Amino acid sequence: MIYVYNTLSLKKEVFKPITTGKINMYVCGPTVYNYIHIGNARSAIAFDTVRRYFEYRGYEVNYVSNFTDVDDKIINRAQKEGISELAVANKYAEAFHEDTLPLNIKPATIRSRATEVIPDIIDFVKDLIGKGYAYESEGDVYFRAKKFKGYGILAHQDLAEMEANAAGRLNDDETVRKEDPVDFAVWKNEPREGVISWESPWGKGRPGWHIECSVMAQKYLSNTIDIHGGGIDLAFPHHTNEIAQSEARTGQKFVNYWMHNGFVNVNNEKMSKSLGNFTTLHDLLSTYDDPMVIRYLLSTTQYRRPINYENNTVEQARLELERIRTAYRNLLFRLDSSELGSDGKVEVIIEEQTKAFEQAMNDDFNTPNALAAIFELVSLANTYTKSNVVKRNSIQELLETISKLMSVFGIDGLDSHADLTTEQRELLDMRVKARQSHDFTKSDLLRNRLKEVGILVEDTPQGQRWYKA
RNA sequence: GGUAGUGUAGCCAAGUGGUAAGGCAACGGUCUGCAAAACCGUGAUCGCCGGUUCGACUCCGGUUACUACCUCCA
Repeated sequence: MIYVYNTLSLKKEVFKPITTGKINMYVCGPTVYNYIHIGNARSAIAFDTVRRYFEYRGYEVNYVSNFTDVDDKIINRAQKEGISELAVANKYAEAFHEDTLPLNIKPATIRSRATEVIPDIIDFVKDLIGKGYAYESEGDVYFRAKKFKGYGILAHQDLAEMEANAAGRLNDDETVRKEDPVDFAVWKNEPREGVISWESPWGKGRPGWHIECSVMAQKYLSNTIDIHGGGIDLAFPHHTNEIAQSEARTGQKFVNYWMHNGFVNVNNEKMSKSLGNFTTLHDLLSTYDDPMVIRYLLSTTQYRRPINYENNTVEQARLELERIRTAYRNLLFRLDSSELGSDGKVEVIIEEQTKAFEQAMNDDFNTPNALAAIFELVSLANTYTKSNVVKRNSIQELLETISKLMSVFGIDGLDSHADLTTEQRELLDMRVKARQSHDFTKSDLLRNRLKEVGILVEDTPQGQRWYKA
């Protein structure tokens, strides 16, 4: 049984999909007006891991996500740079793919852009108006928040409290067009020339921020979906408004399980684009050549808890991941010197730890605990590879298990072996010969030389072991 | 002010009503021609106070610190 923490109930609940064996999940994607930062990456990685674990457990996952490619920030950026909104969106949508690819984040089953579903959005808004949940006002269309029973329950906010709290801030020009300050825009009037807009029954305009997700979830998944994910800051107002719109339109429950990931903090303060204290994934990847380390780092904390990001956190993660990689590499090396057959005891521990891994993941995707199970296998691997006699099947099963479990975290490429150049190959051969004739001076020189060409060698009872630096 | 959450060894991070997983770093040792890798060993009484209990870090009350949300934000 898999337990999922539901923001709606603030509890871990037994996960039951609507359709046996299938999962429909929707995860909010980025607004493509800039490179994504580590916080955005965390969200993408967290839900990719959720997806991968479901798939590991045999579920078929339908993963839908969006790019918000039309909104104020994009329009501002486009105007500032003197290019079209589309050009801005294209640039950063492409960057998103480029940056997330090395992190081994699986592409969404469907990734749609807001601008691709404009007709659906217009239909949706028309419906809301037809049902009395929305009204037109000077070209804008607003949702009557108070008409929707239970508005705000996801954020556990009392509507009256919210109104009181927000009173001092609600003096923007939108407010005058609203029947009630708590109403939110589902369609925005756009009178300006040269700014992206679409014809609609309410004149030229563009979608409100929240509407695209409601539309896509319904269009590409169904009226009721299993899981909806995003950063915790989206619980209000974004997801709150999605619930209101979607349920107002369909009369059905929108989402069974609301999952929200915690933030990445910098010096214990939220990393955000508006605070300017962010590190973009783009920069991080270009200064740090090992994307799997980033992925690892973001797996060391349970997804709902905050992660504090500092300079040395990446380095520490690198060292930790290195332990797993080394064990994997050393297992591979022992394959050649292994005997046929199985050890028996090794298999027992593998089974135990696989179970421990699954138990941890079943518990609301407790990746730190799952990782602990992997480290138990690493310890096993390290002690086992020290044995004089090792069995081939056991080594192989260790390799397969570690690899399989790590890939739930999206961490592949544990084996840094790769093709050698002729020079590297020759140097390695020469060193083997030097050692055979006990010419340690020469062998040490060759070891240094190899290091210079990117190959690290180690000597073991089974001979010379090497790997790429 | 309201809401949600967090405070566990130098660092990261789990966990449970019965005397604290795992990892990194550090130190000592083993192995090694040297090295590397690995292995073995060494560390915390769980923000603070009080209560419940045979017993709490784990439950309850209070307190304090930090963070986030309360209509830009993953």
